[in-house]
Amino acid sequence: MADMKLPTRSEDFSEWYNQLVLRAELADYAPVRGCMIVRPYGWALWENITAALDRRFKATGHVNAAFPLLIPRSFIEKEKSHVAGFSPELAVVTHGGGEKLEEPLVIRPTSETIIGHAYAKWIQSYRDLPVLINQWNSVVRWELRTKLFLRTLEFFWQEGHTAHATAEEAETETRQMLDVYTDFARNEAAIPVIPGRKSAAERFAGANETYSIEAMMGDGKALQAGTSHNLGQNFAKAFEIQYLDKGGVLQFCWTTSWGLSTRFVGAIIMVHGDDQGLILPPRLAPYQLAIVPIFKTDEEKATVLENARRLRRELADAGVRVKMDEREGISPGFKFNDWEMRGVPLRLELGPKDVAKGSVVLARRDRPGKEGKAFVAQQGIAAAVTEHLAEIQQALFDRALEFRKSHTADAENYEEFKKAVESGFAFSWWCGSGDCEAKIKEETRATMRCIPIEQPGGSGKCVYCGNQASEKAIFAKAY
RNA sequence: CGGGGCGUAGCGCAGCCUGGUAGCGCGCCUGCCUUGGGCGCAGGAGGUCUGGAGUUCAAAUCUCCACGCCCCGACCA
Repeated sequence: MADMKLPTRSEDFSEWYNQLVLRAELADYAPVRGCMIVRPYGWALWENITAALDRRFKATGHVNAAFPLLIPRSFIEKEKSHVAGFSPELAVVTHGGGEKLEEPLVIRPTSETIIGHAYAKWIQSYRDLPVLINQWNSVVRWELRTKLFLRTLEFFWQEGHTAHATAEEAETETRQMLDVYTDFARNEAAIPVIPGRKSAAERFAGANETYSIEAMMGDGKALQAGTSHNLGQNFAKAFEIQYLDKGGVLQFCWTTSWGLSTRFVGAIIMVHGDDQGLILPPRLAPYQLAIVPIFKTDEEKATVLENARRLRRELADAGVRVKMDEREGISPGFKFNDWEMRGVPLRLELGPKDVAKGSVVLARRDRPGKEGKAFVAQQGIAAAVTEHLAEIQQALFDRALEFRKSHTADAENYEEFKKAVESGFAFSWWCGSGDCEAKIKEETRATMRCIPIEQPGGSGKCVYCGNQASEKAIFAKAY
């Protein structure tokens, strides 16, 4: 750690991100290019994400299972747009047990095919439907350009795969999971995402319709933070997932898939972080509060630590995730900076003066310096902390929403549009033509992020071609 | 895959141009001292200079060939 300070976000956002991930000990580079070691602090954050999502999946009737890592290559080839989309980024196993394999095996880039194969065996009757399965796993996609959490060769995620009797049911499921992701992002991660529909060009390989939640990062760029696909009958037909309906007629199922990955950790970093480091939303933070004891003499140490431990227990009993920093030989000032860099939402400082007064200092991570510090009585500390955490959670959301709003322009013409996508989102009328979309991308490097579910109504002129348009879309440079 | 940058101690770098067998800061270890915003002092450990081949009496340094990583583009959760 030659340099104690991070690069600032304004001077080099990318470098700020890279260094922060390493310094906060979220992740490290692996020996293989593009692969990532998720360190305990990063994994703890991911575990809180998975717990919050898994709760929601179970609450909407889904169950977990585990499908294999290796897939026969022929499976990938069964759905033609799927193979076209994924072929360039497949890792293929050609040898096993020292022998060349008869048929190469693909390391799953996603599991629609192998799950489709299983569903074809399991589903016979309308009575077997719907099938609502999720799995937590990792997948491999041979990406050309990688970045910790945002795009790694192997990434961790969940992939939900469901099969339904009707098109309507599948669409309802697809939209329900989009809502689940939206709710999770907003209420757990304090990220004001925009749920919407993807254009044909941005659609998942093999989907009829792709929905996503889009978030704005601290540099104004967009990040797709979760996706939900309506696969229609494409995979059902490729894998012969069929059932007999009530009338005894053989029908193809309607399937969906939806996923959210460790990329979301990157979103949390880039949405909330500041020049001091991470700011983690309290509901997901591995540690919600760090206690820094302060003392000089041995007597002070004894009383302060005794008091600090009592507070820790009280807070832990109230359900607060507490980290007690008892590291020796490190100054309090160092610890303050350290926990700020690591994004702990609340810090509790406790010195001899506080012990004498029966109070503590609470410092809010989202308000740097003295402004964020307050003396709080030890009496009723748990309630005070819980309240502070809730306030911080809300403040982070409000701030992110304000940032997004102030970096989003309702661009009416192409000049405004070009200016808007330099620093944020353009929300503009779009005729829906792939040509306009492609030309915009070519000329501005901004892509169609989504057509938000929430529309102003009415109609306007396409920001590129000027033709009549009935929907407005978000365009932005994206990760 | 195109363009750029870089591989020297755990991390960040200097040394290379002009060959002479390796240094600085941080971190780490020990001791003392300190602790309310990134303490200080003293002592110490730690390096096949990415790999290979070549030139030379002599290569971190010059030449060639590999490999790896990072950044910027095209592709993507």
